[in-house]
Order: sequence, then structure tokens, then C-alpha cells
Amino acid sequence: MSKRDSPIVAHMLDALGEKGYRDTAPRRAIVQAVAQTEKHFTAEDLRAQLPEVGRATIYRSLKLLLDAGVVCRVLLEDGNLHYQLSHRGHHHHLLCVECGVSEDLTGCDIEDQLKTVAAAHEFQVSGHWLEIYGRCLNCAIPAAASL
Amino acid sequence: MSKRDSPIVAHMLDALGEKGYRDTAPRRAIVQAVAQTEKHFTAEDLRAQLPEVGRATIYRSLKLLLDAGVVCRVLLEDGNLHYQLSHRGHHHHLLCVECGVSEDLTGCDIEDQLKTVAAAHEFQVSGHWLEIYGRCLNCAIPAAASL
DNA sequence: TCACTTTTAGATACTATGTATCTTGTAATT
DNA sequence: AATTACAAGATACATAGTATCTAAAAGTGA
Repeated sequence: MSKRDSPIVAHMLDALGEKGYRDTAPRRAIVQAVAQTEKHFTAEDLRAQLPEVGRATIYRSLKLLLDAGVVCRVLLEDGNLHYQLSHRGHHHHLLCVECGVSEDLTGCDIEDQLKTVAAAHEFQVSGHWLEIYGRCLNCAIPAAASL
Repeated sequence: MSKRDSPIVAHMLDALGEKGYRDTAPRRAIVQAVAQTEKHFTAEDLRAQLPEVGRATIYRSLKLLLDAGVVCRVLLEDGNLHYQLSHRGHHHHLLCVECGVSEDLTGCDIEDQLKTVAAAHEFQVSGHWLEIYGRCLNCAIPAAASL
């Protein structure tokens, strides 16, 4: 892990290291590209940014980053799955349908509510997936103004 | 719409008709197959069941059924999207990770809670996607017994 | 530092899921 | 029954991802 790496890049490389994955040039390139990307992206987006990295390596590395918890998947409203830089651990997204920006929602307090609802169906909850769609502050204001 | 159709099949064909889609033999076959399927399924599952129907027709018809609201998509825990017979309108699923059975959760009362949380982020909510994973009654009991 | 072992990269082929296009067939309509 | 619009099926293409194989590079210990 080089001293010139940004904290976020360093953290991502550390996370890979903790999982026993080696520190290689293609992985650094991918990690740096991911760290610089503010919106959600697809594997092919990454590939366009990193033409020198092989396709399989991109897909494999994304899987490792998912596994290490530094990248997560976001479900778009149309059902497409994209990737995104992630906080570790369980969280949800506020996803702007205009600009694609996403905010993380940590502190998921719907768990209890889900358990209550599910109990009524005699269902034992082990997990959930929640995405929230709408407009961020920047996108909501112009939309309101043009009405 | 034939008198021999089950109520569910009849309802599905009606829904297609209301959208202006024609009543054709392949669509009937697909609708009947979907109506008989209790779990979520993929387009390829359907295709295996209906080898006489063209591949493109299966995919196209699924899209129509989605559009007509009689079929919905379910997000599996691994990120795969499957199809499933659906209630019309907004609802969520309790998805059994053991047997794949899913129960619909109508009456989505998390809406208000989401709006409150999102307001704190200055985010204007327009929709959400929620899947709940766990074990149904049948699958939870054997699991508990074997501990 | 060199040799050794293990992991990784890249190329490539393959699978899964879906869309676009084009020609022929068929429902609905007159 | 003739017309017309829509749908079916074949096929090619697009997108997302996995599997396999060989070569290269990373980590390890002498």
C-alpha cells in the first residue's frame, strides 16, 4: 500500500489484503477508478475507463471488492444492478433518479418493523434489500421551479 | 376468454386485453404456465416448460404481463431477478430462501417511515423497492428442530 | 537474490438474460 | 372474405457475467 494512495484507496486495498487477496497493478487501477467514481457504475463503465485491464479481471475484481465489503450493488428502479463504493456493513441507498447520485442510509431501523409484519405471516426474517428512489436536493428544486 | 379458463388465467387475459394486447395462442400458453407456477421463475424456466413457443415471444410476453401488472419481478438475495405471479399494485415479498416460496405483503406501511428518514437527507421520495428474505413456516420448523 | 509455490491476469469461449430486426402468420375489424 | 394492424418465430445482436487455460507475477524461504 503506497503512501501516495488516498485514504479511501488505502482502505480498499487494506480490505482486500485482510481477505488474503494480493496487491496487484490491475487491482490498484480498479480500486482507484472506483474510488474516484461518485455515482453507481457498471462493470462495463469501469472497463471503458480501464481499457488496459482485461475484462475477466474487471469482473473478478468487482466480485472481490463486493466480498471485501468495500463495494456494494445498487438495484436501479428498472431492475438493473450497478456497483458503487460502499460503507461496510448493512445499509440502504437514497437513489436520485435524475442525476444518479446516491446517499447511504446507515442505521437501518426498519428491521424491527419488518419482523413484526413478517411474524403475522409466520415468517422468520433473515435479511432484506431496500432501495429508495426519488430526487436529491439539487434535482428536486429545478423540478419544482418548472411546475 | 374461454369459459374453461381458471379465474386467475381469465383475469390475466383480461388484464392483457385491457391494455389492448391481443388474445393469441402463445400468450394463453404462457399465461397458463405462469398461473400454475407457485414459485418465482425465470424466462428460461418458462421456455423449458413451453418448448413450442419461440424464445422472443416468451420474453416479449413476460414484458407485457409485467406492463399489465399481473406478473412482477422479485429480486433474489443473490441479485438475480425472477418473475412471479403478482397482485396488481404496489406490494412486497416475503421470500423463503429455503424453498423459494413467496408471500405477498400488501399494505405497505413503510412509506411514511421512509419519507421521514429521507426528509432528514433532504431527499424527495418517489418510490422504493423492498424484498424480505427468510424462512417460511414450513422451512423454519425443520431448521429449528435440527439444532 | 534465486528458486519455488500460489495466486492472478489475460485471452477466449461459453452461459444467461434480454433486445432489435425482419419476414411470415394470424386476430380483429370492415 | 378482404384488409390491416399486430404478433410470432427466426435470427442476430447486446449486455452481464462465469469457466477454463496458459502465462506471468506475487509472496516465501533458503
